[in-house]
Amino acid sequence: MKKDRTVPTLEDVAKAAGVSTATVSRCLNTPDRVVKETRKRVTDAVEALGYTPNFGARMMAAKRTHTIGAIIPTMENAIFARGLQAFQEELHRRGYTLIVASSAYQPKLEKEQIRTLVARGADGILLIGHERDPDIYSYLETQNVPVLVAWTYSTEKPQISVGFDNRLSMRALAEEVIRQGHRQIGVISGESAGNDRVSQRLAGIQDALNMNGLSTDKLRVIETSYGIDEGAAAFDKLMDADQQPTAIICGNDVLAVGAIHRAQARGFRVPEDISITGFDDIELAKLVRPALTTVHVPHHQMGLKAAVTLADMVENKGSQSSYEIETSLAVRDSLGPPTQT
Amino acid sequence: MKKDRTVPTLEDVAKAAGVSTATVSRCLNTPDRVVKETRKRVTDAVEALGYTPNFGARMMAAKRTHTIGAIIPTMENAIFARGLQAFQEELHRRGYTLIVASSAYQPKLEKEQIRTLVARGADGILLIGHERDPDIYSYLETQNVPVLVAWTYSTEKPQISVGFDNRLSMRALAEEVIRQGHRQIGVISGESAGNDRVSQRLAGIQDALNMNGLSTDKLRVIETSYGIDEGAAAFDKLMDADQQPTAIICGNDVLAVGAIHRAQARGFRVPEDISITGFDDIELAKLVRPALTTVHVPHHQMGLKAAVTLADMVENKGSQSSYEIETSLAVRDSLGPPTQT
DNA sequence: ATTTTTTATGCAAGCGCTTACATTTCCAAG
DNA sequence: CTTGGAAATGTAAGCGCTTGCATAAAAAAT
Repeated sequence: MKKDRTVPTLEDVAKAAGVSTATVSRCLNTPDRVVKETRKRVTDAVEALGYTPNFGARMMAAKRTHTIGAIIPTMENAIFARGLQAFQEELHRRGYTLIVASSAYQPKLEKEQIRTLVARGADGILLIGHERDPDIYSYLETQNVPVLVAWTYSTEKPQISVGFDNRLSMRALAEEVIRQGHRQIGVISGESAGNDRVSQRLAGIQDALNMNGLSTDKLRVIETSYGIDEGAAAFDKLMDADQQPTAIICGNDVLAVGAIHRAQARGFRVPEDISITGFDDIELAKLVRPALTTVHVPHHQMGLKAAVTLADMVENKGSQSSYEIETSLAVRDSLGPPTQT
Repeated sequence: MKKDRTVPTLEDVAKAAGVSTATVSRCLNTPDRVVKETRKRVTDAVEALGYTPNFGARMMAAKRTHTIGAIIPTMENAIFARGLQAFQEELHRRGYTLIVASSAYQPKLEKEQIRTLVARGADGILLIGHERDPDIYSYLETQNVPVLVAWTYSTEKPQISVGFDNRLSMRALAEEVIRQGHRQIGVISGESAGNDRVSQRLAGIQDALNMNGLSTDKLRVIETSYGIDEGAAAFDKLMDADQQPTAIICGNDVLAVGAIHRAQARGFRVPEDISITGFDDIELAKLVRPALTTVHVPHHQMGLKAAVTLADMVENKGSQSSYEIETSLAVRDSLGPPTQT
């Protein structure tokens, strides 16, 4: 049963402090425009009544919310956690509140979430990856809400991005795999539909093949949703095919870990019998046995830079531009040369 | 440069559709109270203008936001991810939006976040653990915002909770450790200050000791913040002390994994030389070698139940009550009998 | 055809806050 | 003392939406 105890308003505070609502408002927002003694009376009243300004009213009157929205595909795995944490910390430092929503990799849900965030008055929005219904971008433009795209980097898209070049990063990894002598390569990828990061990574693998004069025909690609179990299942599919690969490149660490796990369960030695690589370098990568060879992404740095950039965009500080985060190869134990047979 | 293209309002839509604002509003909120033909005109206008209702205005006028806020200690590790995902999914199903904020284990920040969420009109709030400044609870009561406490269960506290009994769960684990023959037991715990879940778990270990007629004196406890590296560091402290333990009970899986990793790096065999246990049963637990013996917490179920309960609380559906989630022991490989010396 | 009932729509009053502008107060200088 | 101007405070007009009530239109009953 909701008690009908009424929530105190600005006016209540004003009355309690014996001043006008304008003064109270000023106390809260521009304290130096109010004489010290009055201020004290007001803050006391605020304290006594347990007053919290009503955000909706404030938003209406002031047109700024100091809120940034972020929509990530999932909270379930660690991929976004670290970067987002840094993002949020930096925003907080700058006086912004972060609202996070997850779209579960569903474009439709994402669209809905974006509208929700805008309606909630997000001053700016962080999105993962470029690829989505163009309507969304035009909508955001209509609404006058700046967008920053992260976890990917491209100067060709109209949106500003802070992230890394998925294609190049993956190409570097793939080249290393090839350099080690692998010719039969399997790929466990995320779903490429509507996900430019995934398709970029795929393209990167093909680039590496092409550059080494290898045909991309023998490349067996399994697309699956992200997850440990999915990685394991994809591993099975790959290994139960006619031509067993000697190396498997995975779209991310989570898939790779799943694959390694399954490989070991089935008695394969990694990397002697089968090499497996990941992407992201989440904490887990160092911890599995064998430690995962993967692409290291400086998530913290990315989150930080994204926060700075987006805040500046919101605050209209000159024109921001895209920023590329450099990845590096984390060469560990899960990749080795193929055993001759 | 922000273009001054103005964002369309309800009134613009009304004008475009040739109806009153009231009708537009009804179209959006109670479509069946508007005749089909009018509705079409309105929805078309909404579409054409790219209209999104202003949340602040709505909140002011309607006093309901269909928003639930959740404050978790951290997004950085997987402990809360799974449960929260389930929580959010169920809420979404019921037409609520979830706003997540993380407090980084800082009570002060948490307090601030709570105020922010309330100001933003959260209809209800999810908090982790009971222990916090009582002011917060009375504030929430003043504001008429229902709170649900999760990740812990207690019928003794005034707040409704959905979670598990940390003390009992940990006791069960500790008993198993003792049963295996361990007498020198080390503990790597989270920081117990202001964190009832941590202190409950600690108490659970002592209970187990007491019940088996063992003194709690020899129990060496290291408190540290959660993290892989922290777990590793704590392991060092424990093992470099005079009396080396034969088993280490960790406050959560993350700490345990860190400890295992360090143990192995230092040449200890787990569990032959040293047993290590965790708590939570995050995905990682199955994947490390040796697989972690830990307490399995059905996070998904907990998130789901929390969502249902909190939504009902918000909607005033009778009086909700606390709900206990049953944990179970996940006995795997990181715990074994001590080797005789 | 008229009256009653039902259904669809419009009118307008707020919701709690910010802020431009008006007013009062204070203090220094004349 | 005045007086002028700066500083502090007050007044009141919205911000965009929902909703109770009034009104109009349509349907049903007489």
